[in-house]
Formats: sequence, structure tokens, C-alpha cells
Amino acid sequence: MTNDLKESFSGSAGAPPAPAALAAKVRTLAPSMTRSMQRVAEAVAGDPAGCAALTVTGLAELTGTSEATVVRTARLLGYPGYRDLRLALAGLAAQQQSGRAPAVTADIAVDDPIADVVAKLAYDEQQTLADTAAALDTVQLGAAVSVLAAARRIDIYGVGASSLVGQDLAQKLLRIGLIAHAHTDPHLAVTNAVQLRSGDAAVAITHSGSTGDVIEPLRVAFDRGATTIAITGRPDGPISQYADHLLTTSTARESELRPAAMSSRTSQLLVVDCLFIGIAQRTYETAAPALSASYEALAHRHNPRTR
Amino acid sequence: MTNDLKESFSGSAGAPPAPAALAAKVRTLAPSMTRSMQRVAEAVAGDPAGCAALTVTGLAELTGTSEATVVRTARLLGYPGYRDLRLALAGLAAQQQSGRAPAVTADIAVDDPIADVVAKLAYDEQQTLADTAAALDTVQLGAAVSVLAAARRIDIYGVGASSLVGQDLAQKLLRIGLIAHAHTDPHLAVTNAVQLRSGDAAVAITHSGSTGDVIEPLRVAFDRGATTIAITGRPDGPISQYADHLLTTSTARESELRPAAMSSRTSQLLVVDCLFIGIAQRTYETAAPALSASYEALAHRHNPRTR
DNA sequence: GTCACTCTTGAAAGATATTTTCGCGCCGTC
DNA sequence: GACGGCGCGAAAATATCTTTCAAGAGTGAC
Repeated sequence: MTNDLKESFSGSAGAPPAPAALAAKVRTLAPSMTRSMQRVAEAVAGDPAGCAALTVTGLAELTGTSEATVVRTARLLGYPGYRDLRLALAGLAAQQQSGRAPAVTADIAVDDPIADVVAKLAYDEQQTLADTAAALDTVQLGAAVSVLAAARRIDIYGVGASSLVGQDLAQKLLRIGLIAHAHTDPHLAVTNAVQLRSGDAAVAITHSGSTGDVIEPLRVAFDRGATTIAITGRPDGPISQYADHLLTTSTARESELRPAAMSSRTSQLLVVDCLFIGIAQRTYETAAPALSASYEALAHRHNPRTR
Repeated sequence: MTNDLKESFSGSAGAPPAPAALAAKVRTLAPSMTRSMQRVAEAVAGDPAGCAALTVTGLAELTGTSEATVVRTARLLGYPGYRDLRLALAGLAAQQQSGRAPAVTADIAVDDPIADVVAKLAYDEQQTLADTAAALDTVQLGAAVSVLAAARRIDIYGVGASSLVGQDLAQKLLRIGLIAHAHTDPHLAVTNAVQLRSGDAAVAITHSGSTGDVIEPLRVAFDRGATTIAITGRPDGPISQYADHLLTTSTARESELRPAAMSSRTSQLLVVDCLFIGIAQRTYETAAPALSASYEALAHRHNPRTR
């Protein structure tokens, strides 16, 4: 039973087989993998071309594991089986070969000159954006957009760095005339979540997928019948059980100087922006005038004489 | 005998499996193919992606031939067997698809499918990052880093969308042991700015460079002798006259659906991240332990069972 | 410290896909 | 019209992939 649950879980989460977002997917799912599976995933992400040339047995031997483990890993990555993973791998290999070099930039070091820091950071964030976009499940995204566009009210939960993302989303939604509120106080969040019911929507933002202060209000909202959306980097985390719609953010490798919060924020913001644009499209009739109105309203706050 | 000859012939001629020149190879070898093989080759050249999804049996049925013929065709094209042809096909398909992608330079339209929205947004934000990184004055950045790293206390001003960026900066600086505060209330900001003096630092964040509510506290801080830093997209705006150091964010084109706030935020966050990393480098001795300490402190807030 | 439990793992059986073999039937030639 | 050669597909043989199952490792509770 537990096995069944887990399998269907991971399988449905990554419904469409990832085309080029494989490295990102490996990084995203690595924490939820067992040691042996991680070895396989690592090999696959590290040398797509080489692994594409191997059979299950070959890859199992290379990684010192068994065929069963290889197949399990393929499944976890969202493919029906090893055969399909292998095809995707071949595609990926062809892509990297034709495209520019993988360019694995070095970590940011303590003694990097400031110009290097700028370049590396910009590159890393670009990479994060590309990964997130590639790995984002557009079906789930579309569903989330529909839910939010039609919701009576929208509650948003996030703490720490994710709280800012939540506020960003709330600001945007308010600007196009939706009723949205970003909660940062966990207690108040729960208190408010109790008020939700069918027809309302709740959005939880947490990179770890296991932040109690965010899970709790989402659970309450879920139980009350509101439609729930989770934006998380760990689609297998505890929060997913209370999420009707799951939007996965991709995870970049982090270093000592560059905490995970930095790239997760970039990723989350992209998702939030996509939600916003999607909703603005659906509600264009009301969103467009609302946007220009809010623009107008701010005009007088800016000193007109820009020299 | 003759059969053997032909096989070894074509086999050795195309020794290295063709990478992307498959269509050409099909055309070249077509005359030497039998009718059935031509049908298979045609199908393969016409729809690589579709054929890559088929098994030998499937392709045989599709072309109205047999498995044996499909395998023979694969051999003729220079592959050891159908399996390898299929891998090459998958690679080819991926290549064509990625080649088609770069057509996302257009604006986001109201009727864009959600997948396009994601691609375009990601692309735009990547562009913004690249522009910002290229335009960022590293000398000014280095100076700002020095100021902040040495400041007794740091006040940060931002309203609207920029307020979130300011809070992000404050959160980060606090995590490495600096005394930073992000003000969102313009009145309180001014009230606090009055307290500043030489040795303190003030950071103002405004895209327009002319937001009165942000200019005012920065002016006060400037007059009181604090070192002032402005992060703005308009280096010629009124705010610059009160800024000791000016960090310019780049501005991407905006559209009706994509307000300026979106790309300016991306740009501002990159600058903030650069500041943070720069400061963390300078104060590594204290920053590193502080970072891991704050990491530790949060650990128990996460549900430990992530697997 | 030990026990019971769950989760991970690989060996081997089972299912599919691919390759090879083999012979039929079409086609041109004498 | 008969013979020889060749293309072709059915089916056997093989390789590859998938599933099952039980043993082992790790973990938490008492």
C-alpha cells in the first residue's frame, strides 16, 4: 500500500516527461531518493550521452546497483520506465552537443573579485529561471490560474524568505482587482484559514515543503473545502498532501555563501509571475483597466521633474 | 553472399552513426532501398519525434511492413539496429524542438497559451538579469559593499514593489549579523533617518528614481551625514542628488500585461544579492558562522520526516 | 542494549521488445 | 513456361526491460 501510494504520487506529479529539465529534476528530487537511486540519478545527470548508450544492466553495473533500482529511478524522474528515460537522455545529449557548452560555473569563492560575483550570480539565477521554466508543469499551472481567477478570496501563506514572495503575489493580485491577502503570522494565518470555504483559494509557499507554520494553515484551508495550491521545491514534502494543485520550483545547488533561499526565491517569483500573467489574461476585461488605474493612482507620488 | 556484401558495405560506409544528417542520408540511400524500406525511411525522416515514440512493431505497422524490414532499414542507415536508430531519432527530435524555441521574443499577448507565457517570462527575466549584470558599475558596487560592511547600522527605504526588495536585503543582512532595518512607512522612515549620523548607512530602492516617499528619508539621512546608497533604474532621477553611491538597475521593456515592476524587481534583487555576497565575503569571519547558525535555528521548524 | 519495525535493495522470474532465421512468393530471364 | 534470385514477412531466438519477492540494513522505541 505504502509502495503504491508513493509510486502513483511521484508518477502523477511529474506527469509530462521532462524534455530538457532533467538536471533540474534530479536536483529537485534528489533529497527524496534513496542512496542507490541518487547514485543512478547522479550518473544520469552527469553524463547523459554516456548513459544513453547503456542498457539497464549496463547502467546498473556502472553505478554498482541493480536493474530494479535503475528502473525505480527512471520512474521517480517521471518516466514510465527506463526505456523512456533513455530516449530523453539521448535527446538531452543531442541538445547539449548542438547548443552551447554546459558551462558548469564554479562556486562563488570568498576571494572572488566583485565583478566575478556579479557574473556568477547573474548566471546562476539565469540557470535557475531556465530550469524552473522547463520543469514547471503547465497543466498544474493552468489549473491553478483557473482556480485563482475564479476564487472569491485568496489567502497566501509564507514565512521567512517565502513571505516576501507571498506578499509580492498578493500585491499583484490586488492590483488586478482580486481579493488576496498574504499572511506572515502563522497564528493569524490559521485563524483566517478557518473562515475559508469552497470557492475560496489558499496558496502556500515554502521551499522546503515541510515548514510547519505554512503547512498548518494550508491544511485547515484544505479541510474547510477551499481549493489549495502549494508552491514548493519539494513536491514530495508533507505539504503536498494538502495541495489540490502543486507547482514545483526548481532548486539550484547552493554553496556556503549562497544560501538556498536565494535561488529558491528566484524560482518562486517566476512561478508567481506566471500565475499573475495567466490570471490577468483570463480576467483581461477587468484586469487591464485595474492595472492602468493603479498606475494612474501612483503617478502623483512620483516627482514629475526628472531633471 | 550478396546480402552480406551489401550489409557490410553500407555498414562500414556510415561507420559513425549519423547525428542530425539523417534526412540527407535517407535521400542519399533511398535509391538503393527496396520499396518497403523506402516507406520506413520516409516515415522516419518525415516525423522523427513520432517515430522515436514507436517500437519496432509499431513502426512496422505504421508503415505497413514487418519488423524485419524496419531493422534492415536501420542497418542500412548505419545503425547497429533499430534501438540505436530510435535513440538517434529522439536526439534529432529534441534538437529540432529546441531550435524552434527561440521565437519567444514577442510580447506576451492576451491569448498566449500558458506554456508560452512561462517561456516568454523566463526569457525576459533572463534578459533582464544579463542586462543588469552587464550594466552594473562594479566600482560603485564595491564601494557600496565597503560602506555597508562597515556601517554601524543600516536603514533601508522602499515602497510598493521595492519595499519587498528592501525587506529581502534587510533579512539577508540581519542573517549575517549586521544591524539593518527596512522601512516601509514613509513617516517612520523619515523619523528614523533623523537618528542617523556619520558611520551609518542608508539604502534607498526605487525604480523610478523619483518616488517622494523614498527620496525624503534618503535626503534626511544624507543631510545627517550618513553614507547613502541608491538603487534605481533612473540614475538621472532626483534621488541621485542625495546618493553617495549609485547602483543602476536596468529596465526591460514592459507591456500591458507585464508591468515594469516585474522586471525592475528582478533587476533590483540581483543587485541586492550582489551586495549581500560582497558583504558576506568581506565579513566572512563573522558572516559564515552567523549563516550556519541561522540555518540551524530554523531546522526544528521543519517537519523532520521528509521521506 | 535489544527488539520490532520499516524501508531499501538486488536476484531472479516474468513480460516486452528487438534481432535473427527461414521460407514463401513475386519478378525477370532464358 | 521453367528457373534463379530477391524482397518480404511470420515466427523463433535472443536481448532488454519490468515486476516480484525475500533478505538485509537502518532506525526508533522501550
